[in-house]
Amino acid sequence: MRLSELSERGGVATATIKYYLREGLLPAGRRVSATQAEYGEEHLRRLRLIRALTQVGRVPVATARDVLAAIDDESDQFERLGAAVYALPHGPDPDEADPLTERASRCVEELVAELGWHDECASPPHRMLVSSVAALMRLGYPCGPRELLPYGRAAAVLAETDVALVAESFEPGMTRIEAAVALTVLYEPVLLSLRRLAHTEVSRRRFASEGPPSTGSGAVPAEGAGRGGG
Amino acid sequence: MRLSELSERGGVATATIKYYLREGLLPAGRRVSATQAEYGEEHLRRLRLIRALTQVGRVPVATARDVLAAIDDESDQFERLGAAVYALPHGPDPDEADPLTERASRCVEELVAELGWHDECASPPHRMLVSSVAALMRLGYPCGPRELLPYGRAAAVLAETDVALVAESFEPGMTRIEAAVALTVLYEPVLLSLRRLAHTEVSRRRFASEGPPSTGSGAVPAEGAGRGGG
DNA sequence: AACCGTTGGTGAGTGACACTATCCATGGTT
DNA sequence: AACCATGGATAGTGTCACTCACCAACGGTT
Repeated sequence: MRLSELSERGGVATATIKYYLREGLLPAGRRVSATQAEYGEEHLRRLRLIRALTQVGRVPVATARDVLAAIDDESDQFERLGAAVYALPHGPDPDEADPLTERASRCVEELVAELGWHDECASPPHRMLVSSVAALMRLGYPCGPRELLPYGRAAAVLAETDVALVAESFEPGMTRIEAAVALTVLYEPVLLSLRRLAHTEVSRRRFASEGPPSTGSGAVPAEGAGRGGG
Repeated sequence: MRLSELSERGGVATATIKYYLREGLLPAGRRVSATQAEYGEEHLRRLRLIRALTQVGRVPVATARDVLAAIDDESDQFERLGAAVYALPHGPDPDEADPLTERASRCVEELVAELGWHDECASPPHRMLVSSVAALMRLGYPCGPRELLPYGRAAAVLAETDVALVAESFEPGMTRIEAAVALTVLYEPVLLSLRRLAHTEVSRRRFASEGPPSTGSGAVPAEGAGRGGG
């Protein structure tokens, strides 16, 4: 197919596709003449992956390029998956000068030990965790191993199902790496939105029985909470 | 304290604080003269919350203003919490024209029913969930109720601990709303990083036993995966 | 072979965002 | 009165993710 068809089928403006081509997110089409190129189904698939990563996964374009480059890499499967996931955005690095970072770091180590994990404390996810915990500590919110443990256990359960899903649904090779990265990134908003939904559900249940607010108009007060938001 | 001290204690440039004041994220200090203002501990606390929301929670400044405005609102507790959480970023709205959105929507409804939740399908988290599921479907990745259910259950467990934590640690009132919002936002990167850490851990365990990669240099291949990333 | 609408590639421009640098009029201090 | 830091307002900066304008070449038609 030609660029315009790729644009139409992918739902992305041709100018944007050209931009992705230039930035190296999308491999060039097969040049059929000096001014025309032929794109295949794999280009469409890649284009959709780019859109999913950037629009839904909120991955910056430059980062997406690095992630996709890691997927396409020639090296070992584990290397590629690690490189791709490590290239994902992970927020600001912890501030080494801050004593809270030290406290957060010890807290995270304790948690990881309790979960029986063996992680590299220089890994991006580890540093992301440390800076998040440090931020919570700075605000005085509870975030010791006691509070973190349910999160760690939930993460372990989900990772188990994720890995099983990838292992049973995809052959080892490029599609498996791609699937692992896509599922890592695209299930993140799923998890976050489900947690927010569950917050509403749980607080509705809990506070409806504890006593409705002073408005007293309805028996299920939290259900309508924030209707005006959006 | 004066602006310069607020800047130093909060670790934020004075120019940035002035920007937050202008944008209405931070309430003005008590004017002590035409060219001087006095800031209190509550300003420092608010400043730290702003930084946590924007730096760690990746909340845009304009959105943070809306969230903080909802926290400060005079209305009912449930209204405020709902409004604040609903003001949080939640990605692009689902594309109504896309037939996949319809499929995703039904899938989400099925999941929600199975979990026994009563949610409003126009809520931002619900729409965020639908568009994420639609993106997964578009790429052909499995995301039916079967795959989503473990995520929903994990979310329910976490929401339960979150709400219990907020309810037992904070008095009803402004600090409780603030805590609920802060914990909603700031535990998100915690959860995401733990999941990524768990992915590494689980795949290390699983693939180490299934057979190490061709490099054959170590017994624990995945641990070093992507060391070069970052 | 001339015509002309379409295509692919390039470079510059746009708007949003989150600051940041500059300017200026105080105002307390000396 | 001289001085310099402070607070406030305005305009500028760098980044990001596109988006526009343009141009030469292609290729089907006449």
